[in-house]
Amino acid sequence: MSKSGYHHGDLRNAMLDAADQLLASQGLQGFTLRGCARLAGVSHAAPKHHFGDVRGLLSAVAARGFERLQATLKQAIEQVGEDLDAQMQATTTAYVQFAQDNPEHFRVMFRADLLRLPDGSGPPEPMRETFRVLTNVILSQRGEPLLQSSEVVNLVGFSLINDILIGWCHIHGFAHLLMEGQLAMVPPGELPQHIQRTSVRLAQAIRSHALASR
Amino acid sequence: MSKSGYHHGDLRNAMLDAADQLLASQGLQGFTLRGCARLAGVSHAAPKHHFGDVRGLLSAVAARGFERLQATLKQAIEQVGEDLDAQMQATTTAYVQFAQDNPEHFRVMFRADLLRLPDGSGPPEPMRETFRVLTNVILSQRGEPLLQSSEVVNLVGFSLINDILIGWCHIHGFAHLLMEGQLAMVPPGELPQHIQRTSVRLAQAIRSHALASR
DNA sequence: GGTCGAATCTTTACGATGGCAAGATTTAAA
DNA sequence: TTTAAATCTTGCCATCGTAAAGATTCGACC
Repeated sequence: MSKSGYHHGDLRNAMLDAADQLLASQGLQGFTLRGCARLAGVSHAAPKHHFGDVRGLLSAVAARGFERLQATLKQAIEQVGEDLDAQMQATTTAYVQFAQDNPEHFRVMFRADLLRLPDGSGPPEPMRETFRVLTNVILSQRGEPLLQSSEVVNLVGFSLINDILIGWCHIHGFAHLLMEGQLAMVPPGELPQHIQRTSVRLAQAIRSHALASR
Repeated sequence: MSKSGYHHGDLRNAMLDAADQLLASQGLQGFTLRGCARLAGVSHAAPKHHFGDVRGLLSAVAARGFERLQATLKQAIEQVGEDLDAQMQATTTAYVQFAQDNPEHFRVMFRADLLRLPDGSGPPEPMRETFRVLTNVILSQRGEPLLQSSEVVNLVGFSLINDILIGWCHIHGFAHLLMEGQLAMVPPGELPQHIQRTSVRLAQAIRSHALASR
């Protein structure tokens, strides 16, 4: 918000907003660095200083997406209380709902080729935090203490990773197949019921696994 | 195969081979209509008559991919015999293995934005056939008669669709998350064990579901 | 308040892409 | 043999991402 008009003042956020808008209206197809710059009202080379290249911009867009997904999940889980089946249902439903509400963001978030992941230091913070939320859903099912920090996700053992895999693969597989139009055989109206049903069955499998491995 | 050199003779297949080669060497990033044409030794506008545009070419590439995936799955399932747990393990393993062996093809196959799906008549045949193979794995688990033709996939009821979803979402979710680098927390060496373990647990969940709904 | 380096933005330019149109060449049916 | 259709080439255009160089403003320091 500078006076002159030469310096934008908050170009970084303006670009991210423009990117959101462009993704929503034109999709990933019509997404362009230059297009975002136009929407933000700056020249096409202006974003370079803030994002480097187009992958830098999309990485920031994805980070924003993970933050929103994370918040959505947290809220959905909080609302349902202690019931374990309901927790799993709420998580899957919220995840799929997020994908349906933000299809293009969802795609960007899981397109490794579009993102420039930080070197060495593992996945960026919003992604780790999202993963922590999902992990805690599984930990709840197993009756184990929850992770408070996303730093320690790697410390879990084989048995828990296996449960996490079962959970996340199911949740994400559902959302991804749906997004890419591969679930045409299920009547759209029945989707919520299927999500609920599969989630409960999965939750039960995870809980009985926890019991069996004690 | 023409004499003059002006007409290529089998440009369609030559383009598909070139596309495979380009995808393998440069990845989806470096994939270009013009690049494929160069590899095939024709001008950049030659493919238009055979594929229309770049999406037409990629659709054909994807169709080829589904045919190979389908063959891989059939072979893996045949080899393990009657054991139901082993069938599910083999299916998941083969699916993931295909994704790892042909990462770029796998990506193309599940990128709706890159493909030009035939209008109205539902998914193309190789995709339907792949889906039939996966469906039959589930039908085997439930002890029901297998589908012989891919035409009738849509006729199954809610309970079966639910089982298919559980199976496919897991299998595909695993492969997709792995491809996009989201499974960094599982040690690569442990991947096969996880696949086996999760597959068996899923198979058991599906079988007990079948029993319960009788 | 004034100076000067750093940050931010613009302009210009380059190579490459996908798609279109018009024309050249070959094939194959009549 | 004639001729329409199929196939391929050439040339063109708008657009894209990126880089380089110059213009403008900001902010720390004197």
